[in-house]
Amino acid sequence: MNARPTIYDVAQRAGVSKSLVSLVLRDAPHVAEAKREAVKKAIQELGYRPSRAASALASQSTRSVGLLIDDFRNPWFVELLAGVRSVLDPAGYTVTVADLRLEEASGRNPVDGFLAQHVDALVVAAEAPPEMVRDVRVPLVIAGTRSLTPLLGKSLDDGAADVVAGDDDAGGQLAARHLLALGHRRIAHLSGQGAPAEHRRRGYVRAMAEAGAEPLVYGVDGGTDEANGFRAMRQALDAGGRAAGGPPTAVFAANDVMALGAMAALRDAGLRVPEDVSVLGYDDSPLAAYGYIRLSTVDGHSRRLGAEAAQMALDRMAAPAAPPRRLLLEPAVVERSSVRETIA
Amino acid sequence: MNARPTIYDVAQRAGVSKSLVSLVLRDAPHVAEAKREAVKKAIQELGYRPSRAASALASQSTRSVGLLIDDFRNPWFVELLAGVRSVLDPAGYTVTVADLRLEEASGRNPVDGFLAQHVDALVVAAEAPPEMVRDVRVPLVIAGTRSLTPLLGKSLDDGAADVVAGDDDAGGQLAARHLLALGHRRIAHLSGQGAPAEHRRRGYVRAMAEAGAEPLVYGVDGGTDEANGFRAMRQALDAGGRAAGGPPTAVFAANDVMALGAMAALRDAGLRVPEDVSVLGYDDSPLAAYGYIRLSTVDGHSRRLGAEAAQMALDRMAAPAAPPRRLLLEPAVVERSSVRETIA
DNA sequence: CTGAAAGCGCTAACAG
DNA sequence: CTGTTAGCGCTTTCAG
Repeated sequence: MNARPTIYDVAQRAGVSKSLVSLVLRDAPHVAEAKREAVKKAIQELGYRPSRAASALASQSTRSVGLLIDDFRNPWFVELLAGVRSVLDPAGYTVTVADLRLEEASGRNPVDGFLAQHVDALVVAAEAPPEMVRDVRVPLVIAGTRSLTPLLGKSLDDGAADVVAGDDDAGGQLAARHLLALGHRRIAHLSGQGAPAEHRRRGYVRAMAEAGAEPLVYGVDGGTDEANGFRAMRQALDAGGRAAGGPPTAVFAANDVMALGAMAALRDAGLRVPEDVSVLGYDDSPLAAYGYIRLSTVDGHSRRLGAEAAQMALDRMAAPAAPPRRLLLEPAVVERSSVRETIA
Repeated sequence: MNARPTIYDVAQRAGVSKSLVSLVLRDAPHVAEAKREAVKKAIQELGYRPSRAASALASQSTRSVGLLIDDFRNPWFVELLAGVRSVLDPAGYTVTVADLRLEEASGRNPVDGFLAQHVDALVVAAEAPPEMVRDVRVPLVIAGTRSLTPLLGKSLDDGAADVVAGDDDAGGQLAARHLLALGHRRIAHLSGQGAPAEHRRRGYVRAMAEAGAEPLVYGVDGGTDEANGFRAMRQALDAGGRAAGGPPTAVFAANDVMALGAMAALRDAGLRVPEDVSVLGYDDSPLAAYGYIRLSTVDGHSRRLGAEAAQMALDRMAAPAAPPRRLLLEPAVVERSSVRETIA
């Protein structure tokens, strides 16, 4: 017998019917102990593994949810995923992860992939093109970005998606105010493309304006990656050198990897962090916590974000018609060693 | 019509038979252009997506392979995955990834999960317990670690697994010789648990012995993480302070994150890299390439590793009875800024 | 509590 | 080239 064993094989070997095997698999309540044991033994001996394909087909449910993230290279997703699993695992759901960047690179549509796989719900934690998530016929929750919200409101027929996101506007303000409170006035902001960066930038600009300080934004048209962090920092330095005020005494970067790029540029310029220039990141990614880096940063609570998103998915599966929910998480600054008071 | 559309719906709408729809889906050669268009149009209008579950069940194949990695937090896997996909995507295969650490944490067996999902092949790039991969009845390739090899030889009935790994022994030797050639003699090695670290350690010890230098190994009983890199570096420093020779002039860490921990310890001790102490990592992970870090490291060619592993999987699916293959990749050192000649 | 029977959506021979 | 016919392995009524 070389082929994969089926319930039939198990049933036969255990001397029971096929349905009984099905029952002990989903450990149903009223099954005679003896038979249950016999079935388990047969499963063991045969190396039987139930076929998900068959069960999905028969039950019209896979008890799985798809999680779409932006980019495996940005460790931000790790905590998000941990949060998602912390609520989905106990509920008996499986989660499968796909990386938008990678899927697009190979010309595929990850949402189609998930749907073909019969996921019972979808959590999108990436900036997916709206048409990609339009018309999915399973519960959809958008995690971590607010940009899709308005677009979705119109296009989803059967109720808009649930949304949980970090309040990036508030985070940007928080960051600027934090630096301002420490006495900094020449605070540069390193930004980039994409909705989260945009919100953070807006928050920063508002807080600077309120304090009567001049907003100094660089790198807006680049990526939110290390290279652009480096470039934008160099620009800030060059601009500061020519300007009356001198170089910035503090820098707020749109995320941690940009901050890391900025730190490299500062070191190359012979400037010390935080003695000469304070650097504040965003995301509280694992990067920021390394002892060699010790980056002060704004925590968007990605783990909690994941957990809330998962809970929303669960709730919606239970009550598809409930009104859509929106939740904004309040960011907080995490002090490490890259920020200090201005010495002026 | 709220339910998910099926081929029947598509066929009806396009005015053709179900089998014709099936044919255009797998774009078969001899189909009338008009009908093909009609079918495509119907698919579009209905938002039809083929059911993987049904097709898996009917065809006994999913055209998917499972990739088991160690830990999403270690960015090592990113390039590995890119390599895997670079050969599997064009071949029309889908790859699904699972993280061993996470699965074990929630008490699941990822291999069972993959098998239940009907993957057509399995690539294991993690130190999975041998019993976990015993008795999988699909093509199996072990990527990146040699430790499972001897165990598997015995336990797999239908031919052992294919294996492709970095030659960690050679890498350890290479690292030590590289530092030796730069004039270093007091070269500490920061190690940890697990097979790769063990091989790297062995290579290091051999090269040191051959050069008549004393092996200085620390951290063997800890993890291969940043914290242990930090701790082991501290121990090396303390030992060097008491010893006749003084502290090491160079450090070789079992991987990049340990090296990063070491760099933190060195800075805390007031030592500069590379002026006072050279630091060499292993893996050439994305971490090492950051401008702020610029870690010299040993490249295990993870992308190529992934590509080779995927090719082996493909080959074995095509020829299940072919003799098992083993491939060892030769590591190379990547020079960045954390290593220099000794000044002695 | 247990067994029989009917499909879930699709593929894979075939015969038209 | 097209339509028919069986299942794939499992869940789920529904009678015993």
